[in-house]
Amino acid sequence: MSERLWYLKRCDLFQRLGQEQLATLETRCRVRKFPRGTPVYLPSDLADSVLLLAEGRVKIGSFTEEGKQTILAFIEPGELFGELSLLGSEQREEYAETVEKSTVILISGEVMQQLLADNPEVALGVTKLFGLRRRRIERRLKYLLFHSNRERLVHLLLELAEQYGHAVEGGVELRIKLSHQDLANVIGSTRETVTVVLGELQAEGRLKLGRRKIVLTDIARLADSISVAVPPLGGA
Amino acid sequence: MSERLWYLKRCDLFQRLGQEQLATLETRCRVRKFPRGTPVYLPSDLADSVLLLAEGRVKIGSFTEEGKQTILAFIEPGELFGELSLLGSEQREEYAETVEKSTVILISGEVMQQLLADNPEVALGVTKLFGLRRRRIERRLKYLLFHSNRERLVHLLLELAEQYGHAVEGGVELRIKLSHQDLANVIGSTRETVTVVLGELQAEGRLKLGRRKIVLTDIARLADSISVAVPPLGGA
DNA sequence: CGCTCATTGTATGCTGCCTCACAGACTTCG
DNA sequence: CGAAGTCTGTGAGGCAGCATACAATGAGCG
Repeated sequence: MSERLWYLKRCDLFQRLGQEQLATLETRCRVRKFPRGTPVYLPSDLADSVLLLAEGRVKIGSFTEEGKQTILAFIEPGELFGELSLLGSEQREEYAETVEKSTVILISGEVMQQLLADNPEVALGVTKLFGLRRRRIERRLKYLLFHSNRERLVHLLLELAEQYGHAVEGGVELRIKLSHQDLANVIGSTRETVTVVLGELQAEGRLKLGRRKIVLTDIARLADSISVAVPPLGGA
Repeated sequence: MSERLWYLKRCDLFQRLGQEQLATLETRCRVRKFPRGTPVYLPSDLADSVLLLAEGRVKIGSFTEEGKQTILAFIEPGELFGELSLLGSEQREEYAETVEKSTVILISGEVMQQLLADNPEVALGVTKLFGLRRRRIERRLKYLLFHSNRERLVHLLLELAEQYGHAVEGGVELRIKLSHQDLANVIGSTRETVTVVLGELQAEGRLKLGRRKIVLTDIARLADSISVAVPPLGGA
């Protein structure tokens, strides 16, 4: 049996599948490796498959006509992406690009549909996935609409801390390499503004900056600077 | 058999159910009527049910701490709402409020869960619903992030035209009563700004304003003012 | 190891949009 | 039918954040 199987097992969604089902699934999907910074799919691509990230990290986003980039989400190993193709649209609306060297599993639309039809539990899992992601994005929308750039940035940092924060001496380090431009693309701001605001926050002793690296030294003061409860520390 | 049944039939999601299933469902849900402008549920409410709008119109939204209102969506008859409660959260995150006198069907969480378990097709329908709404909101987010107030407003008007536009002499009338404040709450702007921009658009001959009423007199010029393809005219 | 490119830091106008303040017109409901 | 509340219109003032322009530093790669 192929070693690839562990990729599938790693995905929450497929936990409930039996050994033989997993094996069958495994024979029906392809594995591709991508170097850092390469597109997995583009907005013009045919949306005929669902993807599962085995290793690495992927970002989902889109470009406006004027070339501005919006980052909608980051995908971690074990997560499914490109799943809106299940709705039966022909074309992708966004692009997916590797942020690091990544391994991706391609599951064709038909195979996935079949899987859903045969396994109600998996179908339920997909529904929940959709729901969770929708809630996440609704929250983001609500927050972005009526807050200043500074508030949005701090909010984002706290979110990142939840997901990627690791306690180190002197604070919580964000274990995800993001440039100021990336941060700006998430909150809908500009690179310069992000640089300035981060500088201010550092001057205020709330965090420490490194190259593509941020350490939150005082989460409590960060949080109360936007009047929000301190989030629990996630990560390893 | 109760006349209420037609409410259920009207919902796409329940099309596939058999007569007896519909009848059973009907006995298990409650019907409530709300006058115009009353809350159906609030953010603090227990999220233990799903709702189906039979008649009227409902808006979904939320408030920021400072009292700013965000409108996330409008719900039309036959549409399901409050469906994120299916994810098993305890509390609502948003509020729902009637925009017009409305009739709402309450389906308790357990009943709905049972329904999904028994009818894979319905479950699939819910998945698609989630997916579609998520896509819609992702589009909105992308658009809002990097466009001016004027562009956002025009974009919104065009969207509304797709959904609520009716051809009348002299243009396309939006058959949904929205105040400038409402529009502002959708695009994340202020009432005054919306008033001014609408005034400009009227002066430019792109639309005509009435009290809580807008007629788009020149959709093509509206659309190209934000460089977008003209949407098809929906409605009756 | 040196070259090139990506990333970060800083300054300076400019302006879109928000805030605040007020007035007139229409609605709705007692 | 009159009064109170809602909706629309308009103006002044101020500031956050964008566009633009440049410089320096570290990273990655041949």
